[in-house]
Amino acid sequence: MANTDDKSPNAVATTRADLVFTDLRQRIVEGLVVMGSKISEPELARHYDISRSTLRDALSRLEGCGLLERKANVGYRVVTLSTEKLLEIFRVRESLEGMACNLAAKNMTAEQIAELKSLLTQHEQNESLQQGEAYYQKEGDFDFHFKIVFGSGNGLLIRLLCEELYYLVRMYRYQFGMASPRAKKAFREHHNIIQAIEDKDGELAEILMRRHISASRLNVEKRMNTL
Amino acid sequence: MANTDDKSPNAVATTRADLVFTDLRQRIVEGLVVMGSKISEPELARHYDISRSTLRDALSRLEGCGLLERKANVGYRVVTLSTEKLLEIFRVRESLEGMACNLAAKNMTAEQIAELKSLLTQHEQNESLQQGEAYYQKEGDFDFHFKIVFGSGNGLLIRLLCEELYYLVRMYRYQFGMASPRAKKAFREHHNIIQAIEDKDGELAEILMRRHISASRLNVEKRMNTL
DNA sequence: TTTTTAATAATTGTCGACAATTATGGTTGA
DNA sequence: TCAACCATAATTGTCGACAATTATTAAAAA
Repeated sequence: MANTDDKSPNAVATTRADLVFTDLRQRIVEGLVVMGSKISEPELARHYDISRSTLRDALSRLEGCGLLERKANVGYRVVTLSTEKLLEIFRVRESLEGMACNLAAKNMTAEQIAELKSLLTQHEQNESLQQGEAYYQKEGDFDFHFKIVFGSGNGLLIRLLCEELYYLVRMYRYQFGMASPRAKKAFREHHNIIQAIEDKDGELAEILMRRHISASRLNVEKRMNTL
Repeated sequence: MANTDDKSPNAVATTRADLVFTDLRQRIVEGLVVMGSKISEPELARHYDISRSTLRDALSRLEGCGLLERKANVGYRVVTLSTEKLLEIFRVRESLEGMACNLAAKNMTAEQIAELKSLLTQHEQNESLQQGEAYYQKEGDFDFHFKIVFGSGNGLLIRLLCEELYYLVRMYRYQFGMASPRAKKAFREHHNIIQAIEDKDGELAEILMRRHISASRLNVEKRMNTL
């Protein structure tokens, strides 16, 4: 029997609030709802043809994802991204995903590792086929990190990264471009990380992942300083 | 003018939902609302003499703190603590607070460091005065970690630790005892961490903090194995 | 007795309306 | 012209009621 009420990204929405939550989340991530803009509850409720109560249920959950901010008696507002906040996210990811890698090396099953490998080769093929199209690389990179976090087996870590930071990171990728000149390097780094996990060398896997994310952070910092 | 709508622990509640949120949070942390128990919305609404809408606003925020869990069409339930989950929290804290220490060594002002020091001596006095009373030591330990996280200056880190894990940790301390045979060791460790921060040695501060938290984790793991 | 099924009760999801607060725009005064 | 103030409009907070779903209980079948 399929689990219909889990919190995974492809969970089936059973309630109206769920549907709106999922749809609005995507629209915010993609920038269709402009960042920093105020949420008009009456207007949004009309747009989705639901009551304000139902909408507010969805909004409160979006606040939990870090996509909305709320001020008492004023209302919700879409979060405003900034380079500073992006660097904060990188720092946290460096720390948490490093640990995730360490745990993944200890806890991932052979099947999970095989999945991870096939994911990587699959993306390598996609990338070589259409080099300009950055989309696959982006999402592919994301899936890679996602699977490792899951492989850690630490439920809290999974929640923090995949339900709280996940969507913020995607929001940055959609709206801040992220032209990724590191594409080929990133592939090599991913490959080495998998190797360390397969060798059950948690310490090395952690170091490699931290460097991998740190490189992205330094990339952003460099670009920031040249502007 | 005082900021009345920040999310800090002693923020003033301006709305009914705020009041209920704050009160219920404390009651869950202290175990007055039994862990694992189901939340009856009609009953709780009557208890606080508010409508279900207002209560649900508070409940959704408590879910964000990790104190409640929700299942569609079934309702809210108080989170069930376990030794496994406690170990997960330790692992995450080890990672995040380690980083917080590293950043704190770079970013904390002289005043902040002075505050931290006075906090420690203050707790040393309390502890020597009343050795049996573990309460001060517990809360003192907590304040210490809290201040360092704030000193990191990383807003995301502050949110994750102080608004999402903060209350879960306190819940464990209230309900799992935590007799703390490490009291005196912990003081020395705190002292050394402050010294490293004062010396602006972020790398050492991180290592010391990781060891400090790791020792607590190992303590729990040891106790778990003897049962 | 045990299991299945059906009717009932209770709970959550959703709705629309009113009250309290905040934002807006115009008026008055300097 | 600009600032402060007030009246108005709009928005959020809160409420109670109904609909949809789940849990409970009783009856029926095996």
